[in-house]
Order: sequence, then C-alpha cells, then structure tokens
Amino acid sequence: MLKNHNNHNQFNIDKFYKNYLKGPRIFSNRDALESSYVPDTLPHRDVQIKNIAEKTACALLGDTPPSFLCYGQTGTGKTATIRYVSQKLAHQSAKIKPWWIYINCNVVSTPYRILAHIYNTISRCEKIPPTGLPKDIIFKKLLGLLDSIVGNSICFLVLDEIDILVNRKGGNEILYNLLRLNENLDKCKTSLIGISNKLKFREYLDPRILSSLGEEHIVFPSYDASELRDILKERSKIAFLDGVLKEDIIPLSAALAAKEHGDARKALQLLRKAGEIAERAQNKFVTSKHLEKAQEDLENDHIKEYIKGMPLQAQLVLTSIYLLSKFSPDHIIISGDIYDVHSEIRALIPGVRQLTKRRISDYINELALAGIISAYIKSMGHYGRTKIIKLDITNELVDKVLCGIEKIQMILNHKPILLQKDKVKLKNNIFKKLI
DNA sequence: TATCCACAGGAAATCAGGGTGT
DNA sequence: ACACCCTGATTTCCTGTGGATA
Repeated sequence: MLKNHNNHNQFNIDKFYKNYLKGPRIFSNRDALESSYVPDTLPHRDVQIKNIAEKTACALLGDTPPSFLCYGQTGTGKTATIRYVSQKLAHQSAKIKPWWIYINCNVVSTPYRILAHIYNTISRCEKIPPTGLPKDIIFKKLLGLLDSIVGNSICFLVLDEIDILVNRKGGNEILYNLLRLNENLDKCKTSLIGISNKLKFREYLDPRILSSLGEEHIVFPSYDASELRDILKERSKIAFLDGVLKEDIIPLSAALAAKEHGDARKALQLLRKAGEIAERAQNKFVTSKHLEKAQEDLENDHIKEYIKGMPLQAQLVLTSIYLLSKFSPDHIIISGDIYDVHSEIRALIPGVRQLTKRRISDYINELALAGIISAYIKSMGHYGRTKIIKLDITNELVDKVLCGIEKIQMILNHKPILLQKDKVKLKNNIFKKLI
C-alpha cells in the first residue's frame, strides 16, 4: 500500500508564494479566455450580429421585438453574440434600458424555477421561494412585477439550451406561456430568444410555439480552423503577455479544436490550460508540449468532474462495470451482469437501496451518452437480446476518480461473485463466439 | 420456420422531500 | 395541523424484438 510522505519536509507556503511572484509570468488577463468573456469584436459573426441587431432594433423605439431561435453547435458563439448585441443595444439607448434575463435551461431546469428565476432577477426586494407555491400564482405575480418594475421597457428572456427544456414534461407549456406574456401585459413588453445546439428539437415543439418563435432562425455555423485562429489571436492578445506563446501554439490549438466541429470554447480552454501548465512549471513560454498536456488534462478533467457529479447510484453502476472489466478484462459485459454486480455491491454500502433493471438500464444509457462507456444492442438468439457494454476510458482513470468517493472507495477491490460462477463463464464463452 | 430468451425502452404511477398559505 | 404545490428519483406495467436453436 502507498505510504504517506510523512518524512518529507512540510510544504512551505510562504516560500512558494514568493517564488511564484518572482517566477516568469504568462498571463496578463486570463479571464479573456473564459467563455463568459465578451470581447470587443467577434470575428466571423457579422452576419449573425447584423441579423440579431435588426430583430432587436425596434426595442429602441419601444416596440416589441420578435421572438426567435439561434442554432449552432457548442462553442459557435451563440451566447457570446447575444451578450455582445445586448451590450451594444444598452449603450445605444439612454431612455429605454432593456432588461436581459439569461436562463440556462440545463441549470434552471423546471417551469417553476424558470418563473421564479425571472421574478427574482427583476425583483429587488420580494423573492419567490425555491419551492412551494403553485405555478399560476407565480405567473400572475410575475405579470404584475413586469408591469411595475420593467414598466415601459422591454424584457428579453434568453433561454439557453432550450432543447433540454422542451424534452421535459411541462416544457412546452411554460414556453407557450412565456411566449404569450405580452397578451397579459399592459406596459411592459417581452421577447423570447431561444438558444439550442440541436436542430431537430423543433420536431418536439408544439406547433403554436413554433409559429410564435418565427419561421426563420439564426444559424451559427461551426468555425473552421482559420476562423478559430482569428479568434484565438484576438483573445490571446488580451490574455497572454507579449511573446509567451510560441509561434505555432495558436494554429495548433485551432487545428485541434477544428477537429471537434470547430468548438471555439474548447480552443480557448485549451489555450488557457496550456498557459496554466506552463505557469505551474515556471516556464517562460507556452510550447506545444504544454498544449499536448493540456488536451489530455482537459479531457480527463471533464470526465472526472462528470463522474464526481453523478448521483451515487449512477456511480455504483459505473463501479459495477469497472469491477467487471478490472477482474476479468476479457469478460463480455452485458446489462444483466451489471444489474447483478450492482445488486451485490450496493448491499455492501449502508443506506443504498436495490434498484430495478429498468432503472439500471437508464443509468447505462446515461453513461453511454456521456461517452464514458459504449453500448450497443445485440441479439444472442436463444440467449436473448441485450446490450454489450465496454468501458471507453481507462481503468486507471475510473479507479482514480472512484477512489475519491468515500462510500465507493472501500469496494474497489471487491471481486464480483458472478465472475466465479461456472455458468456465467460458460455463457460468456458462447457470447465470445457470437460476437 | 416457429419459438423463446433477456432484455430495451415508453408511459404513467408512486414516493419522499422540499416547501407554501390558511 | 392541514391541504396542497413542485420536483426528482424510482417503480410498475407494458409492448416490442433479433436471431440461434429445436
């Protein structure tokens, strides 16, 4: 077992800080690489800016701007463009100050909370409690608030990741209600802006909603490598000190991000991470070595965070898959096995209840969606139809993350009983031939 | 070629836990 | 105390199904 490094000298924090301050500097303003940063110029988004500006311009005259949708993959500048336009619009009008309320439907994910969020953003004093009230009461209160506080101005409701909302129950209803807010308002006017990265979510949309959101929508195409380069150049001028980036860093990051549908957010993250790695290593320059490391880290960080954030039961499902692949690498994992192992290990942890196969099946799908495992359905004839599951990340990575979870840590060396059963071994051998 | 396994996965119901106003 | 609200997790009930085997 690993021993703690007790015999080491204690970490001298004062000395560390002093050295840090003396050491080479990399960043001048690292915030410029955050996705929340709104730059002065948005390269290659002229068409979209113009389009949104045209749609929202009438707010300056006190008219109601139309509601509309924005599409584009992640990191194509949808949110940034809207923020950009909203800033410009605010500068333009001294008299009418439009309200902009941003709602990420992934975070504020239920009808109740959306209404409460809007209300609480506008209201200075009285707040809506996080739960408890009937929705229609809040809706009425919101109407009153809009007329009294927003008054004769415009209120833009920006619903980010609107597709998530639509797929949930009550999603269509709340959208419909938000879209016809204007009918119930005397003074204030509202306009809804939906942002989505899935085109096909319109199919699930109520036709009434679709028509009020307008037939046309603004499309944000993915950036290509050269466009990404322009963006990175702009931002790195602000974010990094002069000359710390080696010549090829920007084109390299751009090329890497371009491979993934031209995700600018990813490109910026890559650059920031590379800078941080260089900084931590006390290097004067950011080199392609740092970039390579950054890419690896970023991927792992993302997965680690995701796993840590999963509910315990989901983590246990992952643990089951991990144990199977750890103790028997050539075992073909099927959903039934996962169910059995889950039942086995959950009994080892106090307070964790038994789940049904149905539920486990959902968790497996979630893991697959997150890219942690891959799963596909295969029919084994008389052995039934099942899902074949494979871990997509290394055992080491899973082990590392799960070790950090107190309740799971102690069962990471538990060999599933299932693997010792002759019947299972036999069946598994047949499966191997069938695949 | 009919059979039948071991599930997949949709829809609706249920439960528990956070709250409300009266 | 009581009736009721909203949500998220889970269960219950259900119909559907690819293909090796008898």
